[in-house]
Amino acid sequence: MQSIKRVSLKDIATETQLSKTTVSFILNGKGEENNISRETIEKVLEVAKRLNYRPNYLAKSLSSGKSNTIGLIVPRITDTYFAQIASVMEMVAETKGYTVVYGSTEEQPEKEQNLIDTFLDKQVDGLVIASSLKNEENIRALRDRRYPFVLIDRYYSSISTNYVVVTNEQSSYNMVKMLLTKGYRNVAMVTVSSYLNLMVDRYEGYKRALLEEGIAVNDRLIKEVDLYNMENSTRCVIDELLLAKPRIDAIYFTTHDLAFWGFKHLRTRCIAIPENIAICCFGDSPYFELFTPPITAIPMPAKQIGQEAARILFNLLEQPAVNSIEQYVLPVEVTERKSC
Amino acid sequence: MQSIKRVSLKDIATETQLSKTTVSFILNGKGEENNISRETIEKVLEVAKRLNYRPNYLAKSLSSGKSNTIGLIVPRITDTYFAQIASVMEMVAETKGYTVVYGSTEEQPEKEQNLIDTFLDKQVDGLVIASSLKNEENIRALRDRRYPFVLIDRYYSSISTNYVVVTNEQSSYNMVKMLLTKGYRNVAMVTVSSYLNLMVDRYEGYKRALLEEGIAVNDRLIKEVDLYNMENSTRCVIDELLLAKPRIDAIYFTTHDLAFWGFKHLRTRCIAIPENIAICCFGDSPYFELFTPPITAIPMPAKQIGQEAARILFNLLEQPAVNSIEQYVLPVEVTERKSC
DNA sequence: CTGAAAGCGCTTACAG
DNA sequence: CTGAAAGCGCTTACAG
Repeated sequence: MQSIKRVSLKDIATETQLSKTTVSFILNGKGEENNISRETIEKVLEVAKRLNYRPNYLAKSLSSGKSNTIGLIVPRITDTYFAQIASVMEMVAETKGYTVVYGSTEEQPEKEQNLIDTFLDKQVDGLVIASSLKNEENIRALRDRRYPFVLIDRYYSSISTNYVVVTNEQSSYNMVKMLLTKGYRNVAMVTVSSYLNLMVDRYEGYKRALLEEGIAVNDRLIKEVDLYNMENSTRCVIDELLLAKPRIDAIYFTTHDLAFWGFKHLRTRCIAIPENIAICCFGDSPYFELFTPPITAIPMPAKQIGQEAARILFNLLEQPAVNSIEQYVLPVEVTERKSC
Repeated sequence: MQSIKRVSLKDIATETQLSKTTVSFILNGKGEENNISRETIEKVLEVAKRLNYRPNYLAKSLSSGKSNTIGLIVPRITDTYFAQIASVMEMVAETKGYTVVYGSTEEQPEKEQNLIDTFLDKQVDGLVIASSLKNEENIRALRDRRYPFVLIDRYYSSISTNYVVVTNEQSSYNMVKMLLTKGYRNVAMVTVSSYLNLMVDRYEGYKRALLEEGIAVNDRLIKEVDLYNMENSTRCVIDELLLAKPRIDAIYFTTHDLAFWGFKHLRTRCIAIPENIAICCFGDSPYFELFTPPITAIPMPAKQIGQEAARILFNLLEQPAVNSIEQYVLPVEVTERKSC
């Protein structure tokens, strides 16, 4: 594609009257350890610089078996949470001399698998995946092949892999507990399709808090939103909740998008928050602080997740021999604001 | 890295008793055009499937000279605007059989150039760049080498390249004109470091609107925020504006982040919006709609930008012969809400 | 101290 | 209808 022909190792070899081997050693900083003379080293370096030599990484990777690229697979790169993780991953990767390819799955297992396949075909060295959780078989296959990867945000309880997640059950419990302590009794929960085990965990926390307080879990107050049609689905679900008897006094949203759409709809329905209905959510957005009222939420430690995931992955890449599995569960806490 | 050895073309050749050439033709769908017999084709396909053959794209790329990868370089992938562009680019790329690598520059020209170099070394086929605009020389070099790339969001007026930007001057003018029409007279402008020509354009629009209305441009009402220290810098600048005489009655922010930090600070200063001071901004966020009051803003057509950029780039890649330069200036319009 | 040669896994012009 | 061979731009075990 580039019209100006790139200069190759061979060109430098010709120019310096040396072999490709010698040039390769020198350019890879292995001159000293191969006892190549100072003059030779300097000559090669000089010529490489003068000719503006840039190694072809495709060739390097093919012969070395390392692409120095890692892949990041997330549901949506447009979600600030995942974008932040991507950002951190990129920074860490840069310090290690890696670049990162990414792909969005839209929570669709086929897309997820396509991305995994493509990335493997491109010989990506390792993967960080926020799985749709409907791709168990393939993830298991990856693990069985001992391919280096780490799961983030979601994990398969049935597969023993590296992962970095948060305290979903406990923090969910804390959130609902807080609502109950403040006196709310009819606490609805709006969540997404329950095959995501992290959602199940958040539900379990909700349940535990209620039961501990002697409140029966009312299935009619638990609404599941369609992941692929969130805006409308949230609207419908909220309208249903508004008709519930006895009247609900709080809604706990299990993700920040749900809270966003929910807040929006409650507003158009002229529900006063928190006077009529209190709200809060798992996950956060920098913008929530500026809402009226500011939304009580559980911020996700995106940076930390990205950092840990990167750390684990690079450990794997740098010491493929080591066989330990790292499973991180990061604590997350409620940030109280004014919405409940 | 993978412990299970991948099966290669050669394995299939051995298994089927055919040459690598024949196998390669067939696997690339060139069986028919090379007059390879139906049986042979079917046999190869069957064996490839049975052995679960996956081509090594590194090798493919090295010999074909095409990596089927494009690179995206933006200031911050965490900015929803750029994340949306990234998302669209990815979708388009996928339909074309390409993957995308990305990198964030943090507006630093050195990082930008490092990313460009790395991506080129990795033989990326083309680039989409939201440049820091302090990298003129290198961008010019890219252009001179006839390397396929398209600039987004920002362009160099001094270099003739493909780009996709928005109507900065005109829309800025419209926004300020609207403020003036509503009766605001002392309109401050908060912007970022002015070497970004799109910021200059927005400033020009501001100026034109004022002058047209017979209002002199007051330099003290124009504040420049430090791009690398936005939060604090915005705070200082707002405090200065609050002391200005005559008192300002509106602030026009030239980006959505500035509006975010500005709104936040105005709130802590207990300034009523729009009663005490009206605000509005270039750029938008889905959350602005839910602020109290909702912020009047100019939404960026992120999707369209991504789509156009991708279209132009793939045209370049698919028809390298064509020499036309495409420069898109997408119109953007004010979305009136309640903040002014 | 340095080099010839094989190999990484593909593609493709050429030959028959 | 199919194959032998050169080539893409590197790395590296081996030899001297």
